[in-house]
Amino acid sequence: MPNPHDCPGCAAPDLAFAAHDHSHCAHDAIQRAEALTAATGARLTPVRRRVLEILLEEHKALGAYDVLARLAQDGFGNQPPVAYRALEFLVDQGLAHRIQRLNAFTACAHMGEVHAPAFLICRTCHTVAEAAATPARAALEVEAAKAGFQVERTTIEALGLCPACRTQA
Amino acid sequence: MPNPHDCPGCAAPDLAFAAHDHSHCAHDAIQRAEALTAATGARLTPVRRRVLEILLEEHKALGAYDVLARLAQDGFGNQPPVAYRALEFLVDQGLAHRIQRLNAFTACAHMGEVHAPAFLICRTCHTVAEAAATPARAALEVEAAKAGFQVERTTIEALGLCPACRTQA
DNA sequence: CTTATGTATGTAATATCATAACAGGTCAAG
DNA sequence: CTTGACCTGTTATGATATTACATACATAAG
Repeated sequence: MPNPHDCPGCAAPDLAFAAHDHSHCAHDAIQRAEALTAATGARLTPVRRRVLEILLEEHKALGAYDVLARLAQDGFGNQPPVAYRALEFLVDQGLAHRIQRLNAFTACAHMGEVHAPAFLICRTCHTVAEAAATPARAALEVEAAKAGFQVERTTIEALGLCPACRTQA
Repeated sequence: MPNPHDCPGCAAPDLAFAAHDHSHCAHDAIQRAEALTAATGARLTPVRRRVLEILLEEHKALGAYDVLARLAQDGFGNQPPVAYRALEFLVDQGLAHRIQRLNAFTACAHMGEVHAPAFLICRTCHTVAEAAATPARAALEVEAAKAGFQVERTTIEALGLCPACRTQA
């Protein structure tokens, strides 16, 4: 296995757009997920682990039914709740995120770090990257405060063109 | 009819949370919608106008099927495309917005002004207000630029408590 | 006036996304 | 070895959204 420092995907996981040894990147993420769940007592069961692996296969968002189809191939249940429950678990644990714009899910690129990410969604290749949302969220809270509104959760997503697709266009 | 300056809803339309003469607020919005569509040649047909009126009845987001039910009561078609098409038209014309988090739609509070709003969604009373998204969007674009990503559209939404519900809690 | 054209509306059918309710299984604590 | 918490599976249904096609209606060209 290559040294982590050789892998742009692991060194800067928000750069989903950069070419990188993705199998390494995914393997590493599973390891971190194992450690994190072990630490909190949460149970990364076979279905949940498999769902995370599926999400990790690409830096894209998958719909619940896409995940479900893959699960069924592997001999797990093939009814929607099976997928939705595993996805909900992963999201609750901070191991995955829901992309509102796509009604879809993607593996977290910063497992274990406290973060409220923004998502960069390429409209051409459908790659999804995480970006720091802190500045945007702070700006949003300033505006909200003007209206006396107390922010609890934010959805910050951008649709556009990733570097590669931008070059082609 | 009261003078516009008597109506907080019209004076500061993003303050959906403030008490205001809403019938005036809605009436005014329809007038602006008429003027704007007339100016661009777009046709504010009866269905479309009625959908806008329905959205304007409250500062809340309505699902397409809620809108559809109201339309059907008024003798319009009662199949989903009737509602979805009218809503799409209104969104395209900048007369309404889609709230991703709720899979629902709300009348625009700033018709005619170029704006990419952020939405403040109260999780208790479900009121939706528009806030300035420019600062948040700028912050998001800075982060996106670091990844070489070109932002085209943004979704910026906050879920939380409006002033009134906050006081009660 | 009539016809051609583009646009809007109506409807049927279907696709896609999501949850409620309940049954059975596993496993560790008492 | 039983209880209780949690996980998985299944049935059924609900909620959201689109495709495809038919019809109507306005307007402008002939």
